[in-house]
Amino acid sequence: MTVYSVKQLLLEQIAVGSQVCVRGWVRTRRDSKAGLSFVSVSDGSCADTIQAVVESKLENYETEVLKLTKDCAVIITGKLVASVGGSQKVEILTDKVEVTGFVENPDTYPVSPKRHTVEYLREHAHLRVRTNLISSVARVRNSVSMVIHEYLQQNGFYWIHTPLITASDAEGAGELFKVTTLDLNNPPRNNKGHVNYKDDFFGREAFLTVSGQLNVETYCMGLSKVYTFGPTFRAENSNTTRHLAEFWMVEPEIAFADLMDDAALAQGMLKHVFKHVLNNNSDDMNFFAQFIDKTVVTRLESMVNDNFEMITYTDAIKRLENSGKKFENPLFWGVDMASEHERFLCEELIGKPTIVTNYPKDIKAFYMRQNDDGKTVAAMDILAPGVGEIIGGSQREERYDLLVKRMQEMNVPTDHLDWYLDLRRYGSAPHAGFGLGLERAVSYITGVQNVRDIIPFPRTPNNAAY
RNA sequence: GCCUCAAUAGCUCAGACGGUUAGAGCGACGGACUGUUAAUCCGCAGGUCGUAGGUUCGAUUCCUACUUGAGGCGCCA
Repeated sequence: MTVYSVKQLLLEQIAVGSQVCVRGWVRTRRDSKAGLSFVSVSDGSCADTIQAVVESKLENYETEVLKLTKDCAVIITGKLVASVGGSQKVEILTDKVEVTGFVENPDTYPVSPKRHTVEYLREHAHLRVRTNLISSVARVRNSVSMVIHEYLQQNGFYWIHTPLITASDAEGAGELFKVTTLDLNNPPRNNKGHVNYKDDFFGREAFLTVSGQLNVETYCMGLSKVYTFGPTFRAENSNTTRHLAEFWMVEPEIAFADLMDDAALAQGMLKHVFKHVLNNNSDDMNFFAQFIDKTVVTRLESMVNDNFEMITYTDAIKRLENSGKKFENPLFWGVDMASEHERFLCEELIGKPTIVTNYPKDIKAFYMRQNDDGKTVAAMDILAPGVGEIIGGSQREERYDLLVKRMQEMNVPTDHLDWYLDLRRYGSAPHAGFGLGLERAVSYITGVQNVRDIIPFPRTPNNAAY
């Protein structure tokens, strides 16, 4: 007996009349006193279920089939037939139903066949993938991840596995989680009474990485086109719909490239991702359009066909000032735009993803390339309507003297970053890159507004239960 | 970290100016009906009203603290 996925069966590539087997979890059961039950089974291979028609003559009909409730695990064997009624094209005329696991106490089973709030599902994170919403998110997240790899690989990029543990604590991207094997109740101390990290595992203070960028720049200066794709950690007490303590980030880095090359790569990659999801996850996207946000599909379609808006920081400030809109936060050249500014700019004034370039140097990181005006750096942020910043990138400062000077101005200690400076001493080349927040991108694509519902097991302040 | 809001049945919510037996929808369960598919109809069960104090003759309702959750802001991806 050949086992098929629900997706294979529904694609109509299996001949009607074939004996088939499908394994999955019951979504709904409907009984007919005409002597049969309809059992819809999902196996996660697609958004749809396959309907098994179970006749009362089966020996375990009374004892088991009539007791099936949502998420009982079953193995169904039978004949694939054209559907007599209803919306589906094919169904299984069942010969055998094997129940591998019933659901204890269906009344209190957390995932009942009704609509649940995302907040409630989040508190049952180990079971929430059995809902239409979270399983569709999981499939889209997978698609996005794989197509990012595909796009970069096809364009000659190498995937570089940068370390998750780092000693560089000065990347300027936020608070770090400390990694230690010391006994926190009784740490070794030096003669000043401070904790002596020389006795720690790495012989120095170590942290979980906040970005693979600095490391991947080294491989960029030899492999030309590289990227990181992995988890990243920020120990910030951030409580928003778009922050996680552990999240996934894609960070391409390209050599002999400037900010415009960087922006073009980012845009090309995002558009490719959007197109792929529209083509390959149409069922999932239709589900989001129906239950989450009516505009998700049309929004992505227009994104694929239309270029992003590009605007300099200076022009963005001017447009915001001239808009006549009153803002809570101060607005003048030199401020780090508040989210209300970014939102108004890309949602109201422009109405599509917006690439803002050339920010004032004082609000950006030390490694960004200084522009000739002496005031700005070659940075870019890509703002998505509804989500905000999904990409942050820049051309890197490749000139040794200017980089050292900038680090001194910004009080960035150089002692753990000699290796980074070496890149500017030995065959330095202009280069640029960006970081794409995977959860934010998937949030934008699906319309699911909280990144805690995009990652299977979200880590946020006070939450690592699963 | 700051600000705001919320917590009542398995879930989503309503409610009481403080006063006998706290309601609905969905889900679960039982039944009727039906090639059904968010089925429909009827019925039944299910609640220490988040926790701890306080005010009061009386608190689920008012007050305080705490806990948990959510949203906004900041940090950023």
